[in-house]
Amino acid sequence: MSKQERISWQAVQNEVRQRISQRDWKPGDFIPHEADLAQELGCARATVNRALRGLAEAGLLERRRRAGTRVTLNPVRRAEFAIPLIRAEIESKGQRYAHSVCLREMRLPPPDVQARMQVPANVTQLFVQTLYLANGAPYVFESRWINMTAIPAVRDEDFATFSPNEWLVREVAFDGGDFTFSAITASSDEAAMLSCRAGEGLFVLDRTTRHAGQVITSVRLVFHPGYQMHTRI
Amino acid sequence: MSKQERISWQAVQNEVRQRISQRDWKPGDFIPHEADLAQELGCARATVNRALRGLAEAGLLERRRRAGTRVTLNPVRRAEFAIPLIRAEIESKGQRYAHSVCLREMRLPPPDVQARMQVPANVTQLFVQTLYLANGAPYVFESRWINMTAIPAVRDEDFATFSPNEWLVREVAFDGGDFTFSAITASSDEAAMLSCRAGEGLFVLDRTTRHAGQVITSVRLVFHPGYQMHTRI
DNA sequence: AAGATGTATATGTATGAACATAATGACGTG
DNA sequence: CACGTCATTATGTTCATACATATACATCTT
Repeated sequence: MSKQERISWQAVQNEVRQRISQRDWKPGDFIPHEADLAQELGCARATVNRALRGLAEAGLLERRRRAGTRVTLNPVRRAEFAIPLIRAEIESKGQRYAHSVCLREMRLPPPDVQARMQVPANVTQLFVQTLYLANGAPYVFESRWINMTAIPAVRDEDFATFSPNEWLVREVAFDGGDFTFSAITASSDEAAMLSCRAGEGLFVLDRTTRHAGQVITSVRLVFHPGYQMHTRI
Repeated sequence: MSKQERISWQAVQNEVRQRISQRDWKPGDFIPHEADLAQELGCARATVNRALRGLAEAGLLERRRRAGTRVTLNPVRRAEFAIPLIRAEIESKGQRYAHSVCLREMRLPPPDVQARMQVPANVTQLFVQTLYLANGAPYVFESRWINMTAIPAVRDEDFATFSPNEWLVREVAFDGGDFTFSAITASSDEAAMLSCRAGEGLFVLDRTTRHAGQVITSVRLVFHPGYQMHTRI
């Protein structure tokens, strides 16, 4: 008697991945029930469940009670990317980090920002513009609105040691956000800030951050020319 | 005796989320062991494990054997975005989809593409340029290299009914890819294709798709001015 | 003091059993 | 035929138990 090999849920996942990849099970097909698979592969149903649940989370399978499990017809590929601190992003490239606050004042937000932040129309909010530098060269220019009602402690902060980005991450918990990626054509102001020519294409990230139902901050990051955001699946 | 309430793993997750959110457990803190939590909350350790595993996957907790579980110090926020078919993306906005193949020929890839695709230097590959239209207006311009060695069947395909994007998704399985997002300044060629002015900032997605260790295709998508990519967490 | 070895411990995984839940499909009623 | 009812069934969850595995920490060796 050879020693009984224990089947791990990862092994089950690989087996299922292979069968899908080799088109044994084609997109749209129902695959065998958990109980059948468990018996075939020689493991408990819970193990099969663990494996299939993971594949469903990854979007490769679709599962419905009573109906069964089928291979996703048009797998919507999902990519995931990390949103690091700007400091961490710069330092991870081995470059020297610095930031300087260009502007910090109370100001009435324009209507689009009011809407995004869900704040009343006649209340001023904190507006901060910051330039982040890598090895002394402009890296990204940040224009940020901060909800003073939600974060009163920010009133006494000058962001000299900690940038707005870093300060908020450290001080304020958040649980959700919207992200919009786009490209803009550099205006002369933006070109001046980033030391590039007006008219260059620049990568832009707009982000709105929430906590407990409130909008904490709304920020636009305009990156230096040639900036790339990378991810893989 | 009141009926015993069963504790679900979601309930455990919510409890833990709250304690983190309310800073009962601060970033960097160790949280109680699974066994202790299970006893405190009145459920099995497996249930706590299920809950904490999920939070660790979400990046909120860090777990290490023997060491224990701690609240992530600088939670790297991860956003996930879907990568739909171009047809689906256009039609989901209620617009009319169309595409037209501008160029289709065998060609020797430039060195950077050779490197990305991991193909020999002296072998020609299929090069296809396609314009995708929404309600008749240019939506995105695609320049694609297809690995003929990996996908010989593509030799007889003219991409009239199915665009390269759609054809490949339908015909070829894939299991990985690299994504690079950036912004470019429109050249006069690109401006002509997308009916915009030269010099406008354009959003660009470069993607390389793999299957079974081989690179299937490498593609650059140049989007129309004003295009936005959205996601939320 | 530096390095090798051993042990305790927290998380990770596997299992069988039981029950929960959703949803399909069959059946019966108006 | 339209519609509500109900049994069936596949996935979803909980539990107790057992064992696996990584690793922090103590202890022993040189």
